[in-house]
Amino acid sequence: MTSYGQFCPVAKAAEIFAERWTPLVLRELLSGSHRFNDLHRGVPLISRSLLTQRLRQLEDAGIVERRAAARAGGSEYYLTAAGEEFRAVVMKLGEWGQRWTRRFESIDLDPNLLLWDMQRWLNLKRFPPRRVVIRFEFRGVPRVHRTCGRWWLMVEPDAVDVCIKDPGFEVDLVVTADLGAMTKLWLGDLGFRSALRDGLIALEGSREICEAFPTWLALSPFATVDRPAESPAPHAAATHAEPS
Amino acid sequence: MTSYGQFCPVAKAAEIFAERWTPLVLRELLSGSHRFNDLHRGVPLISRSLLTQRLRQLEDAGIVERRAAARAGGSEYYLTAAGEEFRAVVMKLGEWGQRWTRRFESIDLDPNLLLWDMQRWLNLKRFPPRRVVIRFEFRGVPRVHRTCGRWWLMVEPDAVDVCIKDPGFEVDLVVTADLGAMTKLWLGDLGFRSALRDGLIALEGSREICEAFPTWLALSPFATVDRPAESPAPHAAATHAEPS
DNA sequence: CGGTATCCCCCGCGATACTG
DNA sequence: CAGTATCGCGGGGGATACCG
Repeated sequence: MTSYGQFCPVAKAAEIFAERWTPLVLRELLSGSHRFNDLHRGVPLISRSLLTQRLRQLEDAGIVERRAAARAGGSEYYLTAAGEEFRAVVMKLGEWGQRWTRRFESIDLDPNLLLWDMQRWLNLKRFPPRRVVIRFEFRGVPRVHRTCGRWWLMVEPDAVDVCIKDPGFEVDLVVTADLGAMTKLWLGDLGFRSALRDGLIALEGSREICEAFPTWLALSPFATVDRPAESPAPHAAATHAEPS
Repeated sequence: MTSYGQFCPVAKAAEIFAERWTPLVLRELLSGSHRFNDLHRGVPLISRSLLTQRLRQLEDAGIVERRAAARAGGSEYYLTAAGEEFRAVVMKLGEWGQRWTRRFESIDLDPNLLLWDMQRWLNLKRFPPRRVVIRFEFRGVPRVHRTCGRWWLMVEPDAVDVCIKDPGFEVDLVVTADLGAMTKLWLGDLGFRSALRDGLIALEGSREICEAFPTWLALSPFATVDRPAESPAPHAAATHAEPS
């Protein structure tokens, strides 16, 4: 948070934005989380005290407004107009990341995070008007996250939740998948059909539910970002494309 | 540079971009600096060893390419295609900064940086085809930068330089200005005419040169960014606007 | 649940000196 | 000029315990 000693608008903005964890906290706020614990679920590796500190800094900078919670205890955190305008920066940063980073190293795979993201963007309107429970069984989960291997997504008309313990309700659908493949799917790097065909993802449930599932799932906001143009595949490809 | 442990493209990009000093180093590279010392002039408060380290990190991340310098010793640093695409991020960040930060605190005023920026964006085509020397005398310079109070801008058809010592040539124009006002002018927060009118900036030279000077000077790339709409002045203004 | 407070360690970074 | 190497410190941040 110390100054860069420059009047340049890039420098002044970077003093706020380019602090460790801050872009992720902003991403969470921009995605619609307002409660401390929800923010923390989206950025689980930040320590709670540091999250507090970052929220205070953002408040001091006029990015975040802290309000007493309407219901229950604690506070709620809202972006100000200035904070909301970081959306363009976060989006551009994410677009860059989608185009130029390798995102499927084992160290970055996190089933909790994936499900937390998924539940945020579900097409709730397409669900039947009753409780739907989906169990996920992931293969290829990094050790740190391998608590039990099963996760539940509970979708009710007015509430969604991710559980790491069996909520006890009847399961409508079991999704068995390689975590890397599921993450690629989410990020638009793998198609649903080819994942099913190659056995990377398998669905187990009524035909109706299995067919509906792909329509329930929205993909990451960055799934549709163009990938960089291939470095022109030298000779073979060009030749191959030529009429013979 | 440690991982955030998230597959999210925002997180992966932030691991690279949201490191201390990195946005400023990228800004310099994007502005067309390639030599180590030029980069350092644009980010003078970073230590040379840390600048080296950041450039290495950017190289490892595939953002920067290091080449043996064509002339003279040392290396030159060029952005790769991936690096060039950070332009959109840096621009959005700067636009945010232009709209929402206070940039004229004394701690941020820096005459060297201001002149370094100015020389970078001069309208060289509008200069007469000979050497032109401009002397700047700034008032209100923070202590740390108050080396002598005078700076020279030397413009030759094929070379521009900023000096802190008298280069010895005849001076064509003397610009006397309050440093804060000059910075505001550069950032589009103050008009040339009103600055002259109010005595914040004074020109001393031939009539021809004085009239040409404003056309030589380009402004910051962010000077034309819209300022945020005023928070609607509550009651008085509304009432005032009503037909009576 | 929604944080605070405290301790303490590590390493990011500045300072300085050195090199080709 | 364009860096590299080394040292030492300060504080950023993790771990843990505590509170309303």
